[in-house]
Amino acid sequence: MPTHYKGTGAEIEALNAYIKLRRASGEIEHTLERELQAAGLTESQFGVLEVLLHLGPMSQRCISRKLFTSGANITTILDNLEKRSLILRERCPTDRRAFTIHLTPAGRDLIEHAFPPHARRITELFGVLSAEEQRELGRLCKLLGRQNRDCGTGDEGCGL
Amino acid sequence: MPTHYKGTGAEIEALNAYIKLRRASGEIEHTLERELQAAGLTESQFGVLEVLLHLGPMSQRCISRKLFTSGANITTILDNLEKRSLILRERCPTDRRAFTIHLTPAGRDLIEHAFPPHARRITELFGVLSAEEQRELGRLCKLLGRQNRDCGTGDEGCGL
DNA sequence: TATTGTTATACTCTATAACTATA
DNA sequence: TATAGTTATAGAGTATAACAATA
Repeated sequence: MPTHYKGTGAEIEALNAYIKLRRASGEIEHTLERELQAAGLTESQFGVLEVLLHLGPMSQRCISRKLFTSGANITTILDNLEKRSLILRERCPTDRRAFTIHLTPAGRDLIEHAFPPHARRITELFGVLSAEEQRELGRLCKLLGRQNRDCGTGDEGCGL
Repeated sequence: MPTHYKGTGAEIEALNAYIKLRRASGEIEHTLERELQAAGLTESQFGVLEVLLHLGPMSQRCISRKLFTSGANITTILDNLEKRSLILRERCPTDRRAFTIHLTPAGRDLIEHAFPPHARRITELFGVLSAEEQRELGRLCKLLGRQNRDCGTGDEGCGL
């Protein structure tokens, strides 16, 4: 559905692209989130476990940078995961302000079983695009991201 | 940052495209959300007001279809908007189960002032892509959306 | 002084299901 | 019976700011 807004030509073009980007992203997210419910995980929780699985134990500060969210919010998410014994906090010996966050065996088991079907599902959904189209989509999205906004170290992002 | 997951070639390609799509969408959303705070609106609230502005008064059921969310959740969002006298519920004369949701003058004033800078900001952000690239991005995103999932009437989506 | 992480507060949104009133 | 919308419940996430402990 094209925009109903009457703006300049450039605005119409940009709004149409924006709507389609948001909708595609939202629909895929929604589909995947529904499927993660089977593992009893929200997307944020999945993100934390996945980072720990693929990048190894790390501090909360580091996780919050990877997931682009605040320290206070990571505390909440980690609290929820810790209640279920999926992660544990270990005092960092070299910096006693920090914790190193680890997967527990149960947490590792959960994410190791949850990740592969998730990856296969993404592959299936993106299968409507050719490999070439997927690369082009990635290139265009990359151009859109992080432009002239509060940039980090460049090392952010999930462990995928 | 490319994926750290070791899967098939097709999986790597799809995951990389997926990460970039999600990140671009998330960053743009986050940027716009921060800017909407100036108007005291969340994105959901903006979405409702924007639909009402561009498509006119409609039932809650209709709004929920446009915004891809449940009736119960729209009740919550409308409650919050109604508290601030930005919308009003009017009993539908022909179907007494339904309400027609209207913008109040204050709501119309708010969204009429909030929308143009929002549209300009989107145009600015998408300005890193040429018009041709924006169209291609839109085409690829459209292919990704709504594939073999619970489809609606085809009339869904925001009023943009 | 700056940083890591927690706590407190308050709100928005989501999902689900049971419910009322109307069609 | 089905639909429009509300209410109830419960939980997750967010933002922000103040705070403690450590660097």
